[in-house]
Amino acid sequence: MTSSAASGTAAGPASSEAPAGRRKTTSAHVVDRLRERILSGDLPEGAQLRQEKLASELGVSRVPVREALHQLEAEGLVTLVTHKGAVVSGLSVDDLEETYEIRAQLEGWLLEQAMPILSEKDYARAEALVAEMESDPRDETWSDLNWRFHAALYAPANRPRTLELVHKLYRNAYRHFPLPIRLTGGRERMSREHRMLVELCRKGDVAAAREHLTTHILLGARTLISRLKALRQKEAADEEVR
Amino acid sequence: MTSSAASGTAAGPASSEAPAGRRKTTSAHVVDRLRERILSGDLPEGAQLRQEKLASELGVSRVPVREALHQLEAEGLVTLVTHKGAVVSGLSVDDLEETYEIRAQLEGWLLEQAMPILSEKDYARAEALVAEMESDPRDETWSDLNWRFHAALYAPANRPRTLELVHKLYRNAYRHFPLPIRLTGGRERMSREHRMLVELCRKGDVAAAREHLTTHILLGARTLISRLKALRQKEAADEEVR
DNA sequence: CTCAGAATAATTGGATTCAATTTTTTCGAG
DNA sequence: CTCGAAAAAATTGAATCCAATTATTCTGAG
Repeated sequence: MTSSAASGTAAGPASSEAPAGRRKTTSAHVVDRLRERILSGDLPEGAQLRQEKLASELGVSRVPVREALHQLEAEGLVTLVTHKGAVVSGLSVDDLEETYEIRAQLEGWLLEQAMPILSEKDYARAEALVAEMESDPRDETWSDLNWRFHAALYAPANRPRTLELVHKLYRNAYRHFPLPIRLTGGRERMSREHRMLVELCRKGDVAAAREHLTTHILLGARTLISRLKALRQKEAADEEVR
Repeated sequence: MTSSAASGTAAGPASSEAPAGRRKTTSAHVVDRLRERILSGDLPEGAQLRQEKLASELGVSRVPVREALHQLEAEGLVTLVTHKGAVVSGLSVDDLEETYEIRAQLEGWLLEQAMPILSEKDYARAEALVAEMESDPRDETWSDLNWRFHAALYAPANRPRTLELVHKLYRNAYRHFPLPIRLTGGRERMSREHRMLVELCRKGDVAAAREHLTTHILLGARTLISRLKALRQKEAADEEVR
């Protein structure tokens, strides 16, 4: 049954498991899988996470599942209620607003730190990502490309922990917006603002670039959130009727 | 022997347990206890956390202990290595520097947001805390009072998640400084800077207050970290001799 | 037919048990 | 005496089993 983990004892990295030689623990595997499914929206906000179901789906016992759930709770992805179970955590509108405010602060600072070090190679890389976003119509990949664009401009700041923190906030907020209301303002506006940002970086105008970035983040957030509010009110109204 | 836990699950809240009627899960209890011991320095950086030992100390089985360890790992307090065990996590000098930089950014922003709303009541409260810090000679309470002083000035900003994040960073960094090198620059300097900060807030000079706060944080961090570096080099040298 | 309450099932929390891996100790060759 | 390999002990990882709690179904009185 769980032999997939047990059999991988010897030096047999033949199949598709473990790209690095590092053998993973079952519980870590469950964490990765669950995090993936939650962040991708496959397990939407509010979904019940039954231990037995998850365990059988992954072919493991409930023990590593529970350890995973505890870890994900600390990461803020699930909420654990005593004797009632785990659900994929939601985020209130206030929390979402705050998340974007934090992002605006930290990303503004990251950009400020990175700007003096940014080179033509970085600009080219960023613009290539903008082009990729323009050519790829899929909504699912957009989020990742968007992050990589931002990260490309922050990376030279050499603040790995901050970058990781911001990335976590980014992914954790994004999943709460249903597909229909993502990409508010349209892809064109996004591209325009992204190209403008690179341009300001090229010019070396730190203050203008930071200002542009923070408004880019906060305005985008405001639009997204107002639409989310509308959607939730509509859902509440539908609920009323039902 | 541990069977006493099985039958006698009497979570006797006779003493000081569970102020609210809400009964806690064993694993949550272990998390709280361990977190407490780690943040207080009772379990110092690098200490091995043996599951059996912790379990017997707390009178529980290893299962809740392991769940707790996973949770604390996600919180960044312990490091889990497969088949080798858990250790209280350390923080590199770079990580510490970055932590303080993040704090400087977020706390500066919190203060900015709070300042227009701050009232005389808040100033009085902050100054009372400064006075308490001046009169209380114990080093152990200083950290908590210091945080409460800062938080008093941030609270009106009404950003609970940000405040929580900053608090977490604060506690998580502080524990890595051994007692001898805490309170660098002396308590007098701290008091002076704190009083100055309140004064600037009273004046309503947002820019000056923010600037003063960030330098207060960053300069303090620089001093602390340089002393930590010296201490670690000294320790390394002693190790060499041994 | 509806609703309160008991009986039952489903689900979580925790302890015990077993397997796999690492660390320590033992023992022998050089 | 030192070094290295093998055996033993200690420790972690995970599965199964049991207890406690919550959700659901059944039943009967009104």
